[in-house]
Amino acid sequence: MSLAMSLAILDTPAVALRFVPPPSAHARTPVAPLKTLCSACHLRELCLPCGMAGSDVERLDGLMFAQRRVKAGDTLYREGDRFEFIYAVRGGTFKTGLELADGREQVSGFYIGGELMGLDGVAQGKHASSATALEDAQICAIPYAHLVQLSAANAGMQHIVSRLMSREIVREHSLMMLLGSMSAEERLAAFLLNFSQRLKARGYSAGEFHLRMSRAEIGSYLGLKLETVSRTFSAFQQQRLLEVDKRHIRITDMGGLSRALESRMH
Amino acid sequence: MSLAMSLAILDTPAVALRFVPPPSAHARTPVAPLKTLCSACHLRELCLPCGMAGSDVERLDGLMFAQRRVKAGDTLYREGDRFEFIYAVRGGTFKTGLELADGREQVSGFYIGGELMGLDGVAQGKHASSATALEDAQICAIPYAHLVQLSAANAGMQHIVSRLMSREIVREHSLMMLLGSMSAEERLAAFLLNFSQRLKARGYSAGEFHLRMSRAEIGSYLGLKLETVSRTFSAFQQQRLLEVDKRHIRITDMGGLSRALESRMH
DNA sequence: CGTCTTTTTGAATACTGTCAATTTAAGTGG
DNA sequence: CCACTTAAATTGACAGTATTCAAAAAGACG
Repeated sequence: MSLAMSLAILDTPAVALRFVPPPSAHARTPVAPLKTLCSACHLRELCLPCGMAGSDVERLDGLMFAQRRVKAGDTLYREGDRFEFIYAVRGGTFKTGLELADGREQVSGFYIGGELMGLDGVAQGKHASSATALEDAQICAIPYAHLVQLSAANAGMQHIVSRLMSREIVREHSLMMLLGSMSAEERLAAFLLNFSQRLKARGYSAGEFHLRMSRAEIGSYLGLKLETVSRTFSAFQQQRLLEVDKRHIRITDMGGLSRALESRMH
Repeated sequence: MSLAMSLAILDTPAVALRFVPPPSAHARTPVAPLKTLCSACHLRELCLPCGMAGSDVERLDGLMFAQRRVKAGDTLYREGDRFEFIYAVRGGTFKTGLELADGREQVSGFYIGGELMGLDGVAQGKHASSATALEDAQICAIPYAHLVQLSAANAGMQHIVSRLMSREIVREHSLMMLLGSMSAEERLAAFLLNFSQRLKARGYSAGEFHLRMSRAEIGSYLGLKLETVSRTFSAFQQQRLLEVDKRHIRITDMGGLSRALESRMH
């Protein structure tokens, strides 16, 4: 595995919004309990990524993003649903994917606070995948039509949206390579390092975290069976790279884990 | 393999522009030998996909897309190059991908006439992959900045660009699934059926065609070794699904090939 | 005509998947 | 609170598939 490639994987978290502490109660307007002014939201500046200007944020207020709570196991949108919103995760964890006709599910991504879901719906006007909460979560629903309107009046805003989409392309690209040419150990290492980076970028610990998804879900995402995921966790533990207790992970040798990615230059 | 999924793969050619016979010589303006008026180009209506209005086409003329010939083996753009253009393939075949640090290459897509390349560059302002011609080819270079400008003034145009990008997301999505959960036979069947569909959509024969890429390139794309690709071709031939003569393919049992995709419901 | 590349095929190996059993944790209801 | 049920995770044994290594055949090209 080349360094360039591992960087591509590590530097390509799901579409990022930067970190996002949950909004405090006083940020809410009493009149519209499910809406929040973006300029009063803690996401401010951090929301819609990388250099959204103040004036843009003020424009966003006009949209009055609807906030919503989603309970663990609930589905935010389903494959085939009309595409109206993109969703910014404020807190909690989601998985996206689709149900295959034979009942199995194919997981296509995991999303944590500060990341954007739903951009795949732009193509067909309906969602190409479903999004399910892996724990109680909160989201902002951003009406895509408004975003389009906003973009028409503001080239900077359009750039932001375009970049978000292009980033999702790049993200899938990375995953593709991962699935195309990596061993089970490399896949799991890439997954853990990517997850670790994303948590770190949002102010959480990079070295110790709790996975909200099952072995089967990780396996589906990585193109492995759940038994293989479990075995690989055990193998990493024996190599003293991790301490694993069910879904609680402590990375004890970050460098070693990275090398597990590079080790495939044989 | 579910029907829904196979359809997703089949219905998701690389970003599509519909078919496009090569422009006749008289379409060229004598003053600018490397530029063509879009409204005079055979790509007209068919260019930028699915419902581009006449007025949009007229606007496009303002861009005066530069045409260019690319010789077999030449690289149109490289990973890391500044992102300025997206490229519409007018004729010929391209592969996209990147060179891994250890020298191996990772192929991420194949593009034929009427398809768009380069959208992955929007994210970072530089290309995330390289594009190489697999045979002599012609392309239109579309300045992305102009497209953005145009989009600002025209919501319809913006939609078109957004849809193109979202489609690329969906395309990668399909490939991802393919790499994540399919056997060698299923992968090659999916590849051939997808290719066949794309050729058909552009007016070529769906049942008989010439592959412009090597076994190694197909393998890289599908996450298989070249030997496995070769063996799988042979297997399909023995199953009387194909007639294979090196790169010349004749599909003798389209239904059977499709069933090879669905056969994984075990 | 000879060299180089691509493709095909064979044999042995390695890895992941499959099947099955066990352990652990988390609920559920008496 | 405990027995019972259910779901998740771990581990072992074995099978199946793709990879690796190697060699030969077939074109492509100068």
